[in-house]
This record gives sequence, C-alpha cells and structure tokens, in this order.
Amino acid sequence: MDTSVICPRFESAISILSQRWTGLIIYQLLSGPKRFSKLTEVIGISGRLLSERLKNLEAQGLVSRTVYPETPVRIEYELTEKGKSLKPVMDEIQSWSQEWIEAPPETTAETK
Amino acid sequence: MDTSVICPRFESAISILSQRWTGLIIYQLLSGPKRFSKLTEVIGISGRLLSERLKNLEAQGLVSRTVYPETPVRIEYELTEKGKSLKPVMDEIQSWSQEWIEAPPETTAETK
DNA sequence: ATATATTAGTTACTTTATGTAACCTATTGT
DNA sequence: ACAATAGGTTACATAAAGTAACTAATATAT
Repeated sequence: MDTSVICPRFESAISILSQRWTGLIIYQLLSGPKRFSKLTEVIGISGRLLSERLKNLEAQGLVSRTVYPETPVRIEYELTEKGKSLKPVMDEIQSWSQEWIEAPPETTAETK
Repeated sequence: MDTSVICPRFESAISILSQRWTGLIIYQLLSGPKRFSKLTEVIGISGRLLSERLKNLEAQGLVSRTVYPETPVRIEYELTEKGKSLKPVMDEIQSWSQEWIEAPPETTAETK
C-alpha cells in the first residue's frame, strides 16, 4: 500500500514540525541564539529530550551548535538559513492563534 | 515552575499542529470534505488513531462530522471556518518544503 | 592538592502514545 | 437468513516521552 499520495516534501516538512517540541524550539531560536539551559527553562522540556531534538535539528541542517570555551563553557544553538526560513510558517501560526485560540484563564496571578 | 513563558495561544496552536497526523488530516480536508475510509487510505493512518484524532479535532472546533443515512451509510468530515483558516499556515509549510526539502529518491518506479 | 560550583548533557526507569490486527454494529441487497 | 460494506472499537505489542538522579569538564576557592 502506498502511503505517500501526499507530496513527499510536504510530508517531510510536516513530520519535522509535528514532532513534539521542535516547533517551540525553532520558535525560540527565531529570536536569536540560545543556550541549552535557557531553552529548557523557557520551553519546559527535559534535558533528555532537548538534547535529542537539538541533535535531530542539527542533523537536518536547521540548527547549528557553537562551543565557546569560556568558563563555565557556553554552548549556543542558532538557526541556520534553512531554520530561519521557517519564520513565515511560525508567523502564520502565531497570527492564526491570535485570531482563533481564546486566551486561557490566568492560573497564577489574577489580572484584574 | 512556570512553563508558559511563551504566549499561551501560540503554545496551544503549536500543540494542535505538533500532534502526529493532525497536520496531514487538516491538509487533506483543505481540499474538501472526505470520508473516514478515504482519509485512512490517503494518509496511511490506522482507524484507531484517525478516529481519535477526528474526535479531538471536532472537540476543538476544527472539523465537523456529517452523517448521510444512505446505504451504505456515508459520513463526511469537513473543516469548519476555524479549520479552513489554517490554510495560510499549510500554504507556508508547503512552500517552505518546496524550497528547502530535497526530493526523495523514487522508490517504486524509476522516472527517467 | 582538594573541594566546590557551573554548564551541558546522559542513564536508568516509569508512563503515555502509537502501531497492528482482529472484532463489532448497523444497514441493505440477495 | 446470509453476505457485503462503511465506520468504527478493542486488546495487545512496541516506541516515544516524562522524571530524576548522575556524570564530565573546567575554573575558582580553601
């Protein structure tokens, strides 16, 4: 049975974006290079999965990894051109969400 | 610990799209209403998961389900306005994939 | 020299999601 | 009554994700 009645490139793109966390990682990196610890903190992903995702994104040419041998060591993850070119996709998701997703109630501090 | 440093609406939108299969289901329905069996066939998803995903999409107001009591019964799934409004997102993913994903080699018949 | 602090991960283990295939229900044509 | 068809559901196996403790490398403090 042939699964790929759908355009294989589109399917491939969707499979990248439909993997949990990758969208958020790319979104965060669109605002500039980030360190490992910053990403875990801001996204709420575990080290285990972040590590795995970053390796995949690197292998797919979307993200580059740079080591700065300072002390303590600083390692930055940055989008490549291919990664940055996803900005229009993220922008569309963003604007769709603003129009169609209703604001969730505040859980922490009430904004009155 | 606060996970949502990211805009909650964006996070919510991403969580819909980053669930496996939902992107492809929406993409298929953008070209018009489809039946259950057609979706399984064209996407390559199992009945179990398609059923689950369609229920979620319905609950989220992205898809509507219509029963036509013909014989045999015909049930059609169709995007709501909210669902259709994802077209620009899908279009951006499509055009990104055309520019940045390389064509995979033909596996079935060689196109020479 | 030893102890401590910091970043960036990895390992071992549990829980949840997905894949697979057989089965069920309702309707109708034979 | 029996088979055929659409649209699912159930039970079970495998893969992915969540959690928390641990490790490696380097530099500063004692």
